[in-house]
Amino acid sequence: MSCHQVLRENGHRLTPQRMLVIEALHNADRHISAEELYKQLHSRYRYANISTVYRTLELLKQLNLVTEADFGEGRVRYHVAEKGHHHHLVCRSCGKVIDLEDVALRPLKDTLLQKYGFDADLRHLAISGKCSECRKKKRGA
Amino acid sequence: MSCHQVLRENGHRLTPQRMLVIEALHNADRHISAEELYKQLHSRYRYANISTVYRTLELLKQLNLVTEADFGEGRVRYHVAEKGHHHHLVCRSCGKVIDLEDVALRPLKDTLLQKYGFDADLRHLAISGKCSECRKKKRGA
DNA sequence: TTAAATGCAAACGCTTTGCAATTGA
DNA sequence: TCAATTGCAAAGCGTTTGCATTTAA
Repeated sequence: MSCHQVLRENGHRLTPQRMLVIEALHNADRHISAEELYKQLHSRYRYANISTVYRTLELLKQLNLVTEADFGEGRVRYHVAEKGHHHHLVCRSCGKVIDLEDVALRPLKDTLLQKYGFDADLRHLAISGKCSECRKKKRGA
Repeated sequence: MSCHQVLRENGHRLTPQRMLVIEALHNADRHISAEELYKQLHSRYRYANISTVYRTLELLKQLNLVTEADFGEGRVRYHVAEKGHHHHLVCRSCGKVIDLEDVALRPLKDTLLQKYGFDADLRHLAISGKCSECRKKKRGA
């Protein structure tokens, strides 16, 4: 089911601004920030406003059409929910983001449920640390 | 080695404000925010300033005396490094924070190192999800 | 004595909000 | 038509910064 349909079915209007935000979210090849969405929107429609971007994101979040991810940058990034879940390894030295397979977190999720009765939401988890290259550099230096 | 010693050895002054912040950090039974530290400091010394709290925290961070943790609240929380590492399960429904044993994350850390060459920093990791009680409630409702 | 540290106020970056004007259905 | 949505400007929040004053060593 498309974002457009979900909006309509929940009684929300399909405004040009919303359609542009949704399009930008779908075209993004990675998690995208509100500011980046706003820039894209603004380049296509001069009177675009960042408030509208935030309000649209809030709406899409409520409808479970987008999810948030926090990479510890002091801002949140957004991602189309239907694109599936991602896990990331963020290198503290060079900033590189490594995608992590879902299976790598499966054992953890199972452990938490069994031992703590806790249903962990590991969608868009970001783990910080140091990537192999930066570890090599450090050792060399 | 105490925080006071580390400060001295690195050529930093032991001001009353710093000592109060350090004391509050040590007395805190959980991760504490800058605002909370400021309130404690202010109650003991009226002219205390939140800039000083932030500057002290920045310094202690650089000296590896405190570590930061992000619970996704829009602010960062601080913790005395020597008190050891904590992992937390944060319930998205009731806000409860469950402490997680170190061993629960050991397999994940090993996997990330072996498969991705990534040295994950899992100190103060916060995993959001739903606790057992809230899961029960949801099922009942 | 003097560089380091503080207090204050102002600015910062990201996000939210009040309100009048606009617009999709 | 008219409630939902927007644009704008202003405010909110946590955090940082410039600068004159104070202070630990």
